Amino acid sequence: MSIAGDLIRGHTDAIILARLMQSDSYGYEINKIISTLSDGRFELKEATLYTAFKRLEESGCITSYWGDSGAGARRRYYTITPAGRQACYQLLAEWRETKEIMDRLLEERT
Amino acid sequence: MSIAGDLIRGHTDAIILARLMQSDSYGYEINKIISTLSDGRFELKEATLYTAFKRLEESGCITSYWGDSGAGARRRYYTITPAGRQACYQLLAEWRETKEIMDRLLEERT
DNA sequence: CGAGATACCTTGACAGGCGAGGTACTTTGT
DNA sequence: ACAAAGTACCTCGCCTGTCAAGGTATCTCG
Repeated sequence: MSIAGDLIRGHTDAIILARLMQSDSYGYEINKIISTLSDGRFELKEATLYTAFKRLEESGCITSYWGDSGAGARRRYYTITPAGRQACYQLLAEWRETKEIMDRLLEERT
Repeated sequence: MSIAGDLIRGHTDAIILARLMQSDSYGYEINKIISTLSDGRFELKEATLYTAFKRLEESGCITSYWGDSGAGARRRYYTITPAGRQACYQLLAEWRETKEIMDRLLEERT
């Protein structure tokens, strides 16, 4: 992985919620999508992913249900809740602010 | 602070090094600059700052010397080393990549 | 003299990421 | 028939960076 974990820390929830905003999905697939979207430069580790799901479910941002497996093992699907959507908008706004601030801190002359 | 610490996690070294690229400086001042540049929306906590200095000094990215205090207590100044400059370029590149990937992960439709 | 600013530092708790390990089922190749 | 690889889930325990809390010392101003 070219992007180290700490660089993403605090943003994993946002990434997951952003994916679930598109449609219900399950762990394995979300991981694949993340990997694809980042051209393989970044991937959530499974342990990270599943602890994040747990965290998000406990905080009421997502709910889950066992779904049909087309091929392979059974899948646990996740759905984003209204609270999760709210949180996602919030995290997205924070990300934009973080970007702006970081750019200033890293590139601005004093 | 509107931007939580974990959102910046992994970038503190980059922020500090970027400041030292401009000129030698000391902890208190760097903190002030960061606060100013971010319009008070983000500040490194002192404990975080000083552990970062320690880390950076141990890894050879910066060196320090006791300087004159114009007013107030004595100051420990930090200088960026060639290795530190190298690291800074590297971290800057990583930041740009992180930004790009994050944007895709958060905003792209699947 | 006391308050507040300047300036540094350490300790211990906490949380998130992740390496390593485990389970179980299906498909594919030989 | 059997092994290997892919799909899919989950947990335990370590590591690392952040930070609240606490401490030290100096200088300035009222």
